[in-house]
Amino acid sequence: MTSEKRPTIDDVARHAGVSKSLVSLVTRGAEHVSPKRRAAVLRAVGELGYRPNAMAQGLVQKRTRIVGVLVSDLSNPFFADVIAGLQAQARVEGYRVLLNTGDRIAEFEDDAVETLLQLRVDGLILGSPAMESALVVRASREVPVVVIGRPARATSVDSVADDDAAGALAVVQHCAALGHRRIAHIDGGEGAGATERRAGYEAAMRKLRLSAEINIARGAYTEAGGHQGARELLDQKPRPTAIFAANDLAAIGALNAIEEHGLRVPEDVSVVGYDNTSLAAMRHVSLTTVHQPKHDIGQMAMELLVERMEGARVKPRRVVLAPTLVVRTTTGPPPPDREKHRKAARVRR
Amino acid sequence: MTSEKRPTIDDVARHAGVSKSLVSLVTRGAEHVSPKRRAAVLRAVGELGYRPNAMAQGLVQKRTRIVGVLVSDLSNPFFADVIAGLQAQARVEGYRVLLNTGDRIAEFEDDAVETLLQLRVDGLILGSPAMESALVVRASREVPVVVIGRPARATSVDSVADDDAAGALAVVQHCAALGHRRIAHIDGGEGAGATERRAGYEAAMRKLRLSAEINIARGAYTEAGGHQGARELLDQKPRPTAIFAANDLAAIGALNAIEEHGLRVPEDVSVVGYDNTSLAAMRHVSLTTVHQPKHDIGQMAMELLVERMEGARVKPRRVVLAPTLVVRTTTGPPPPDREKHRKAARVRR
DNA sequence: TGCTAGCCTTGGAACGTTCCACAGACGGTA
DNA sequence: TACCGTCTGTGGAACGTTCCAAGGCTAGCA
Repeated sequence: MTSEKRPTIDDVARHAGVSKSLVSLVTRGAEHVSPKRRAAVLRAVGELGYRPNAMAQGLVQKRTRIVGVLVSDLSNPFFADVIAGLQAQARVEGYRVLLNTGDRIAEFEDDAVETLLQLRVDGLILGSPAMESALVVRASREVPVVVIGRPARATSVDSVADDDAAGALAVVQHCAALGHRRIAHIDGGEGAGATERRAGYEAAMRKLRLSAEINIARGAYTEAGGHQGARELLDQKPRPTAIFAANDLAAIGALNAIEEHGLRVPEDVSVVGYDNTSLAAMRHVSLTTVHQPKHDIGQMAMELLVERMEGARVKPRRVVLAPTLVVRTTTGPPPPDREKHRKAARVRR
Repeated sequence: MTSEKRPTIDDVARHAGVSKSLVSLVTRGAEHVSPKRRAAVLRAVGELGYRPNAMAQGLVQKRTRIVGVLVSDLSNPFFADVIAGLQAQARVEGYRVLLNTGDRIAEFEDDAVETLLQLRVDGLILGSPAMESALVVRASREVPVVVIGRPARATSVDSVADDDAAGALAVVQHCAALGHRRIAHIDGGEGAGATERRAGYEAAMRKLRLSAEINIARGAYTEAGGHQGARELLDQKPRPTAIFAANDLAAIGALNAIEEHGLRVPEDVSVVGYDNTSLAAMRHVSLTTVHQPKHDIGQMAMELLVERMEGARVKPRRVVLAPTLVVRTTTGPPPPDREKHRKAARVRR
């Protein structure tokens, strides 16, 4: 193992007998270089194992062709798909992607974004960030920013999200059509877009004249959050006959809680998730959920970002994608109504 | 929105009425700076929104305190846990982590590593890379490299992996103890460590005097890979009574294939995975699998890397962690033996 | 008063690129 | 011959930091 210093462009130039400017030209694939010298440079590059220093390049070019991507939760397969979409589009556009995560902890996310900004990425994509929106705005003063899955108030930020209100309405309508009335919601807590899904649920319930049945348990976009929310709901009397969780992960947590309670899905309780992740599609889960075009979301986010980075657009854009309900086997008609029993019980008290 | 250029250390110096050297000292938290000037600098930093340029820093310091991490597959929850471990340790040690993925495609992984190297990360962690091992070695000439989940031949590379042979043996023994003899394996194809798990399976079968029953279907570390491998196995006559998949994702694919075949788990076929990911733990999956200490693996990889990066160690280290079998509900006794029927069928032909 | 030893602070040289203006060679044209 | 344009190639100034050597100041001491 040779332990010399890493070769620089000067070493290559000397080795090939040309100026460093010419080496620079060749490595960047410029035309108007004589075949002879081009070959000499390329040979020197190979022999020395030269690799351009991206930091030095970035310093003088004032751009890196790197896009920083922050996702709130790597264990949510939702993001794996979004990232695949991002990456595919980045490759098309000639950008490189650098990922980072904050484990759903706002403070870590701040650090991650700070790291990316210090590296002078050309743009930033934030996937359902938990961080404060003031910080998002601050970041957007440095570089173009696209937020996924959470509406951006600021005019300096683009966003891509599905229509949470429409998704929630579809869920509630589906349950209502099956005969459910006590349709409860486990929300996403502080998570990105949780407010919108909760509001969508409430609006849908009102629309279907079920205002009196609005019932929200606090949860999180995690299995644990859904589990806890469901336990809270299942202890109620009468208990809800349908549970709409803020995302698939939470829905799975709810599924577990229901089973622990000795209840069956969907005979006793119906469950609906959100995102249509690979988890929901698993046969043994087979979760009714709301589909989002995850790959497209990633791709769209990257497209928006590129437009901004290359100055092709200044006006903010909010892309809203239409969600669709995917009915699987965790929803069904509610159990026979025990309304009377409940009333009787109440009187007895 | 102000559209001035980003402030540099010179701007801060001017604004605070000090030299840029002093600003540098303050931002890096040096001692021996008078409180008065420190305050002035800090105020200027805040007012201008100064953010040090990591590229310029890296250029002169010849180090970045950034660790590049490549994972082969973001949709495998295995890596989410490993990454969490990595990150936690990195925070302790004062390093930052930058993630990248190659979607299990060797060529994309090469690009990702190249990007990281051009950025001059201080070290590299490769999570189950699909790339050629010659390229891993080449990378290791530039910076310290730790490989996860795949044995590293080169002396310049550290590695962290579980003992695949021991894991495979535990699986085969478990199945055999339940009475299985036709224990088949769906391998991980070209994936990292697939060869070792396959070899481990074969060795275990031989050890249990089941050499004649060795039966390997080609798969991949994905749901699709497991699905396909299982279909191949289920079409055999007699079909295996137990299937050991190379990882949990593949096991889930197998589970689906079995169900599509109209067979029950574990009554007709037992299934075992590997990794004990969150997927396996889900109640509705409840997969018997081999546990790996994922968080510890990540942490250990980062520790090894830090040792190397800081020159505390030169000798290569191969850390091997002991896997443990987690028995859940996808394994059980084999169905009543139909050996005779099979023989009869054969004669009839 | 003069000297010394800290403490603070500073200017300028790196770091490895790209960019820019310019220079040399060559061929064609008047 | 003189001039021009085109094609290649070059030197040196950026880019924004840190590092290093050295300088100024203050206090303590003889």
